[in-house]
Amino acid sequence: MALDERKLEVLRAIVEDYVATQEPVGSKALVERHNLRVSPATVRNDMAVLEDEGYIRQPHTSAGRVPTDAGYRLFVDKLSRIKPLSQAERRAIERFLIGAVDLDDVVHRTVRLLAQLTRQVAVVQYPSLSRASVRHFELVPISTTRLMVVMIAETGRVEQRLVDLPGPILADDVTELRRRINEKLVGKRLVDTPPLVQALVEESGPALRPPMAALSTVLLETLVERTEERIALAGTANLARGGLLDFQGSLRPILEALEEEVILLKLFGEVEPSMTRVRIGDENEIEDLRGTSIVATGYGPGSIVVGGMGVLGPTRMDYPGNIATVRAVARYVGDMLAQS
Amino acid sequence: MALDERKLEVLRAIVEDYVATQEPVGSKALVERHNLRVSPATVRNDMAVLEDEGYIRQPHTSAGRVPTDAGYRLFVDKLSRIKPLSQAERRAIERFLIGAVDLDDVVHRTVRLLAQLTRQVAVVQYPSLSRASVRHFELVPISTTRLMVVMIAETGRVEQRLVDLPGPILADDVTELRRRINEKLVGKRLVDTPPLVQALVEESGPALRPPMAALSTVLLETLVERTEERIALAGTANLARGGLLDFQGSLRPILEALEEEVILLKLFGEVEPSMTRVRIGDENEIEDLRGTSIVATGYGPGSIVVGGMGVLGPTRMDYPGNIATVRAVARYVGDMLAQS
DNA sequence: GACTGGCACTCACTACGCGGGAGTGCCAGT
DNA sequence: ACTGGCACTCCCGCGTAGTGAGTGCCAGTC
Repeated sequence: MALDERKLEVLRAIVEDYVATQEPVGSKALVERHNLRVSPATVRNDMAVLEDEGYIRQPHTSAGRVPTDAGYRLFVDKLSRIKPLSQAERRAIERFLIGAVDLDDVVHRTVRLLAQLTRQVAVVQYPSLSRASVRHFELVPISTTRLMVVMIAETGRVEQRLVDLPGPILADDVTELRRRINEKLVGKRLVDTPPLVQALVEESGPALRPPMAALSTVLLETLVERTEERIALAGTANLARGGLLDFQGSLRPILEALEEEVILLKLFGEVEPSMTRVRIGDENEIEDLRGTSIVATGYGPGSIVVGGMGVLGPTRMDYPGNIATVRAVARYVGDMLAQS
Repeated sequence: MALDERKLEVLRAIVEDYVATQEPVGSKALVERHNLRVSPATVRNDMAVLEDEGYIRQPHTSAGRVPTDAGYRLFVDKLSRIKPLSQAERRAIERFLIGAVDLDDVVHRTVRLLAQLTRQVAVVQYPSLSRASVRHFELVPISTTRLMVVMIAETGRVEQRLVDLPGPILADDVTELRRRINEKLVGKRLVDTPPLVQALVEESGPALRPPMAALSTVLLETLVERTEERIALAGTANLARGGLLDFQGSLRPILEALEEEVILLKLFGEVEPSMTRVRIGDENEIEDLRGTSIVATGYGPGSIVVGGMGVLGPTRMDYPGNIATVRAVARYVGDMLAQS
């Protein structure tokens, strides 16, 4: 049976009320709070249909209705209009992010800001190395047989590694190595560098070859393959807010999942450009995170995506509000990255 | 009234049983499980005394006894012998920490290891910059008016900052600046550098003075004053283990406190050399963390302390075990730092 | 055919009462 | 100084009853 206009309206009302009150919502309360222009009995009939279609359910006979995951999904896809941020929120974002001194600080502030605005758990992925391009490489002699490689990415992220050389090296040779590496790699995306690094070794003369080989090993291993992705997390305390009503009692598995960076990367790192993705309850692949919903989006300078960010909370969350907030913050951070 | 030998023994038994079972312990169960060589009635008399003295209490009449904070304190100070680690645990520590690729990785692994071994929340402070000494400074020209300052500390920690110069600078001048800075600062503890940095500016000739001044501002501000201390955290899921029996219900304030780096630094950063400090329940200054206990110790290469680490959990925790574990891990990490 | 009013029914929630049992405090006895 | 015995307390689990919100359905109305 097709859902007519009013039934959708009823579903919207149920979701909104349930999200607000956290209590199953009955037909009488519905007609009172929203000006549906029909009687409770009619709403009950509509509810029966919605329940048949799987959008809502009753916790027990003779209780009000609660949205199912499918109900939330329909709500998010069709029924909710994006809530524009209030002026106060916009100002809060600006005030909070302005004055960040370095990349670490930006990420840190962003994640706390998100947690605070949405009152959910917030996650921000550090600008991904693999998707960023190289601004500069530096080689720093630590001793005659040891170099420190410092890589500066366009996003401002800096990575460094120590390299043990097979033998002593002259200062001039270091300069030459540095020149060659920069010539070849600057401006390239890290993900595209492996063949170039390979070429660098092959093009080197006999004198430079051994140190260049040592360097390339480290470059490939640690900077490219092991593109160690980092994650910042905040607002876990918000999980304990709902007085244990959400998450039927046990926070444990959720907290555990949140400590696995791999999981978080999967959830918040796999983002397509300028798309906000919403994962609701059972749609989630991670077993322990069914029962939670996730709003994630990519961010980066301009239209490039260098990382993901988002929030996680109970399926019973304010989707329109959270989506709007996550997007606004992502855009703002993207702008900051573009400027620097 | 002085507590005789047996009363102390009874207290010890109560603490041990309560920690193990999480249930108030009665006189009968006590004599059965521990071979006190007296009758339950005698134990009851002892218990009455212990209760008068404030070491144990009854949740309600006709329930068993539970240790008070004072009881735990006495237990920790006088009654518990340090539990030596099992061979398996020692091996676990080694296996877990070996193969860490850099400082970040060491800290990360350490905190997870601690959380896993103790089954509590674990906290590790990154080796503090201010207490570490400088191994090397590097200046990297990014453009003609921009330098990147990279500082490498003895502990392996690396910090970098961008500096905008008042005007264009020559490559030779950069070399000269680098030489002077390193000459003056290498080997010094960061905390001792401010006057030296000041001197560097004053000793500079007219050509080098402006860039050196810009550099010194950044050095002082970001590397010294703002000795941004970082913290790693793991095992928050363990808080939710006790089935909400610990922490009378609400994890919220605790999770909130744990997200405040300032608080964690206070708790785990203020450590004296080679001392393990135990804070029990109400002894804690942070309001929200009464009801939790903290075991913290310092660590660092040799006898130098460069940071703190420890665990936090319910007052009802295995103190001897946790103390032993924290110490062992701290010593192990200290050894690693000494070697590198 | 769509909506409404009315009514019987279901079932969570709360309060109340009532043993059962673990544990205590105290006292008299050894 | 320790022990056995005994009365007492009070939490806990359980069954019962009452209450009320909410439903499903049906007959009636526009």
